[in-house]
Amino acid sequence: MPELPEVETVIRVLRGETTGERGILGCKISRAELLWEKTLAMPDAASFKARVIGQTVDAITRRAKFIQIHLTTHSLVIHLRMSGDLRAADQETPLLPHDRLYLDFSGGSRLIFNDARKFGRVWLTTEPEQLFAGLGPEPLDAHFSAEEFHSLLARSRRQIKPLLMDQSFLAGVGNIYADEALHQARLHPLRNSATLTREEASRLLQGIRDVLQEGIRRNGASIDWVYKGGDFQNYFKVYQRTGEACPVCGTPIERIMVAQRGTHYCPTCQKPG
DNA sequence: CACGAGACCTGTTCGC
DNA sequence: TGCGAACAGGTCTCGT
Repeated sequence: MPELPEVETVIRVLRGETTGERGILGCKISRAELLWEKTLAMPDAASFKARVIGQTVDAITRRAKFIQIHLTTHSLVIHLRMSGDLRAADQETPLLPHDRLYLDFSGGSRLIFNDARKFGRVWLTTEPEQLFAGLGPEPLDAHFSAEEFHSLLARSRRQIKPLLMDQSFLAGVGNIYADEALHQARLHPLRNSATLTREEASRLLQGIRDVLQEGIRRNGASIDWVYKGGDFQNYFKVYQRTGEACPVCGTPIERIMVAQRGTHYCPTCQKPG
């Protein structure tokens, strides 16, 4: 499911910033249950329960596609990978298929991690920075400049699309937003990153920021049966629009495989080389 | 270093 | 209708 905008939407809901939901800030953990062992990356289940119970949720933040729930002494770090989701419910509500882990709070609410494909992982740690150590810059960070982006692009000679999705190069961009950003910037997904001019690099950073911000504004994208709530999927210009007319020039959108990921682009707007 | 393939998993959709 | 193949928002590891 989730790239930066979807993860950002999840944390805003958990903070109670969206309509209706109360959020889990200030809640104290009274119980923890692990339903699928491999979900917990560290520590082991027994230590996890012993340490997490009694702690209070102080803050919820995002770094790249990681969710960090700041507790009294530890951080609960969650990566949703392909199909993970986090939701709050009350303890009376029956669990759903694919629920993998939950935490109960003394007020009667419950935080649940659901993940059909079992790729998602949860860590309980006092050193979350270790998990974030290799991550590249946040694209929405105002201090991250087009000049810096250009020089980073020039330092590599990789195909631009897989480079954008490389979390050590840039944090938070995945398959959907890479395709959408490249289309907005009118750049072919296979362009060698080192060949981008200053002006192209600047256009690309602007494209990335625009599509991420629109994604956040629309509460993320909801495709298939996984994850609901967002509606950015209704505004995709190329992603999963193979054969449909490019909204800019009318040329049918094409689909190719790049680094084993489906890649959608307009052959007229996004010329190679 | 850059790239491709395979692994990790389950569910849906598409073609015959 | 049934059944297998292809495909899915991510990341890691290994081989060339």
